[in-house]
Parts: sequence; C-alpha cells; structure tokens
Amino acid sequence: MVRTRYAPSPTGYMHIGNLRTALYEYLIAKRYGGIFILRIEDTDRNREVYGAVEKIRQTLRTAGLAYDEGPDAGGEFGPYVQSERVEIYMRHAQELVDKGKAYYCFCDKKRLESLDDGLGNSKYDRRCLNLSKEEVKRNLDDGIPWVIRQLIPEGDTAFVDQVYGEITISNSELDDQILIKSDGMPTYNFANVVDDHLMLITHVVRGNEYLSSTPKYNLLYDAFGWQIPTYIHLPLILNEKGEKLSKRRGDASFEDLLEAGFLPEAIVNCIALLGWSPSDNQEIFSLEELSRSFDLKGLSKSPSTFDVTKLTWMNGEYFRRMDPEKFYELSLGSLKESVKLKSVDLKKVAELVQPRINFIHEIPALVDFIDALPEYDASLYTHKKMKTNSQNSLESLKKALQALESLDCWDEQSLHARIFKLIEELGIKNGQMLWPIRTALSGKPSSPCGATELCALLGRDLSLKRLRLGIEKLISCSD
RNA sequence: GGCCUGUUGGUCAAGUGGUUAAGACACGGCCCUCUCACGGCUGUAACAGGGGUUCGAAUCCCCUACAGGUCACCA
Repeated sequence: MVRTRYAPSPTGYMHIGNLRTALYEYLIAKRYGGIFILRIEDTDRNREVYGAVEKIRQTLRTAGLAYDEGPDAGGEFGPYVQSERVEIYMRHAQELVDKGKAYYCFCDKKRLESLDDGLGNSKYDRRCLNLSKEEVKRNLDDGIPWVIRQLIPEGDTAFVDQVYGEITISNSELDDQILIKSDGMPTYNFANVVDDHLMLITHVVRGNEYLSSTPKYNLLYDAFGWQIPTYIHLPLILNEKGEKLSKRRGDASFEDLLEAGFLPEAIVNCIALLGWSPSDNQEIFSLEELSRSFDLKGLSKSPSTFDVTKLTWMNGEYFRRMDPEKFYELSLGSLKESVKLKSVDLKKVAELVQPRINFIHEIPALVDFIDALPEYDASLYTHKKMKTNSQNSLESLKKALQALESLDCWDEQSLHARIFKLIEELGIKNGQMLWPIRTALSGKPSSPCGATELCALLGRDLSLKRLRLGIEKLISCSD
C-alpha cells in the first residue's frame, strides 16, 4: 500500500512550489490506489503563524487534494500534529541514546558559535560524546540545558533517489545533528523520520533542497533498524528572477492566484506540468486524469520557472471548455454588475463572452457598451479592410434604418435575413453594411458579436435609436 | 569555501548513440470570419563552452563556466 504525506510547517501561506509538492504526493498516492496524508510539522514554536494551518487545509480543499488522514480527517496513525507527539520523539531519542547511537550534549550556544569557521561550517566537536553516565546524570539533575545529538558514524552514505538516481555523500560532511532541542521539541529532521516510519510512509516526496541532507535521514533509519522509504526529490520551481520560491519574498501564493482570477483547476493543471510531463503531449488535465496518468518517469531533474503567461492561457482554455451553464453561473455576478438593462438576455451575453476571456474580470470591458453607448469618434466608421468611410457608412445606416424600421420580427434570424437581403439589393460588400451597423450599435472598434447579433441582443428600440444616433453623428461630421 | 544537483528556443518541455532536434505558451504572418476572440495553417527561435570515447554524440566520460541547493537548538 502506497502512503504519501504532505508535511508542511504552519509558517504562512502556500506558494505554488508547496502546492506542487502536495499535488505530486497526492497524485502518487492516487495513482497506486494509496493513501495521502496531511501532517502538520509545528515543532518550531517561534515561527508558527496563527491561522496557517487553516490556510493550508483551505488550499488543499480548494485545489481538490483531499487527504485521507490528517488532523481533521482522522486516521489510525495520529495525532497528525507533531506538537502533540513530543513524548513519542523523546522516547525514540532515548532509545538511540540507550543504543549508543545518540548522546546528551550540554554545550551552550556560545561555545557552539566559537566552533563556526565563518564559511557556514560549524561542525560540532563531540565534546560531550564521552561524558560518563554519571556526569550526564549529574548535569541533568543540576538542570543544565541539554540536547540530544545523533552520533554520525564514519564512512559514506549512499541512497537511490527515484528522480536523481544514486547519490553518495561522505559522512564527514555531516554534523552530529540535534535530535531533541533544548525546549524538548524534536528537530524537523528527527520528527520527520520518526513520523514517516510510524505512519508507514512508503514514498517520501519533497523538494530537492533535501537532497544533500537525505543521508542524515538514512543514518537515522539505520540507527533504528528501520526500512528506508522510497525517495522522490522534486526539482525546484523558480520565480521570474530565477530564485527559489519563498514565502518571505512574497512569491505567488495559491490564494494570490485565485484572487487574481485564476481557476483552481487551471492552477493545479499548470503546476502539474512544472517538473513533470506526460508520455504523450496532453496539456489539459483534470485532477482525475492526472492521477491516472501520473508517472515517476515523467519527472524532471532541472528546475523550472513559473510563468504566469502560460497559466493565463490555460485559464482561458478552462473557460472555453467549461459547460456553458457553469460558465453562466460563474459570470453572472459580473454580468449583472455590468449590464443593468433588463431587456438584455444575460445568458446570451455569457455565451458571447465565454470564448473571449481569460478572466472573469475581463467581462465588464467587453460588454460595457450595452448599457451605455460610449463616446466614439466618427472616424471609427472608416475601416480600410471593410472598405468603409463616413460617406458610404452614412448611406448604409440610412438604408438599414429604413429596412429595419419596417421589420416585423426582431429575432436574429429575421434580422440576418433582412440585412443580407439589403446588402444584395444595394450590391455592396458585406462589410460596407455590417461594419457601420456594428459600429453604430457598439460605439467600439470591437465587440463580442457582429452586427446582426448586436441588433438582436440590444432589441428593437435601442438598436434603432443607436442607428439614428450614428446617422446624426455622420451627418454632423460631414458638415 | 566544502559537499550535492542542475544547464535543449524568451518560458514549459520531448528526447536516453544515427531525428530535417517534437509539442505547448508567447511573438510575427496567412486563412476563416458579420468587428474582436475562438479555430486552422505557417514563420522566427534551442542542445552553456572546451576536450575526449565512437564510423557517428543533445544523448557516454572528463574539465571549465554559470545557476540553484545545502552546510541551524528552521522546516
């Protein structure tokens, strides 16, 4: 049984890199009919941000990444919040101490700092390693602050990552890492290993910033005599500046993107393709399709840059493919806001607008002419490709007005028939009639539909009124 | 600085010794068209550099450069 976990620390919002990790963990679990778990890693009390856990849950929910086990989902391996598991870590640390694979350390911060070589290397010198049992007990009884450190053995540690292949690191690179901090809390490294084992995690999926510390984990698994999980390290996602995404730098969060008008499905789809590609060239994937197609072989090693342009295209693609009924519901708020005229069929407007937008917020600018004819210049009637100018436009509008005034049936079909008949009678180009009408009715260089559809949309009274206005405008400008 | 990893068009990204080096986004052109958009067709544009190995290298090896990661009582 495949079991994966998303194990965030509640230190803020989820940027898209975090989300992608969660997504892949979800997909790997689902792909193999496994279990996806949420575990909160809140062992650093100082960095905890109020409300962050709720934000994480909310994000996962909106993205559709339902977890099978977790703080609010239950499961038989709980609790799923690390701060509620401190005794477990302490017990396990003690076990290692008893086995001689870890030891108490009483060195204070000051001494540790003196070990720093200024280049980022501050390897612990194992001063406390050889403390006798009695000395340790005395220090403990005296209430001297302590930590528990792991004794890193000599040699090399090698492991196989599913993405990066075999990696070997010399243990001399590794510090005797702290397992239990002086506040009694476990370090991330320790809690992570203990929990992954206890929660029967089979596939550890995480960003490749953990690649070089993975040997530490393995040494811990070895010290306990536990089985090492399958490792899947993911290439990083970079921002436009080529830097690793970070919350501190304010890089795009899932919420920001939602706020900007992106659909959750589009976001998920888009980030799924950052660092992974399917065996065919499919680009649009539902979450369900992803969990069927996801394959470790498609994972990439090299970092990628998140590009909003592509997401924007994909967002439009999602709108275009959306069920018209659903699109109508989604756009209704915006439509009602921008079109107050009761005679206008909003469903029709939604239909017209659907293939033309990447964002809902683009709707108002597309339909603003419906309620109020914008101020426009008579030069709009002159269109080279349509072969129109103010003179022939004026003629066309006059004829059109005349023809339409006497039209009995004001529906798109009749309008279309009448106008095209008129064109034929006059022996002019389609554009020479249609462009002036479209212009007079919309007052804009472009509109979400053509002349005849505009007539139908606006209704008889409004259409005729705007045709007359157009005529007046052309007459006054030719004076 | 040590260690680890990476480097195919502007971006995403196929490719695993022999290809005219896919495809998508973006950009340009054309077509379709009742404007715009959609759609269709098409164009510009890439194997970081240098050495090897090989009949043959984007693919294998080495070196260099660049980028990122990591070296915490952060996760």
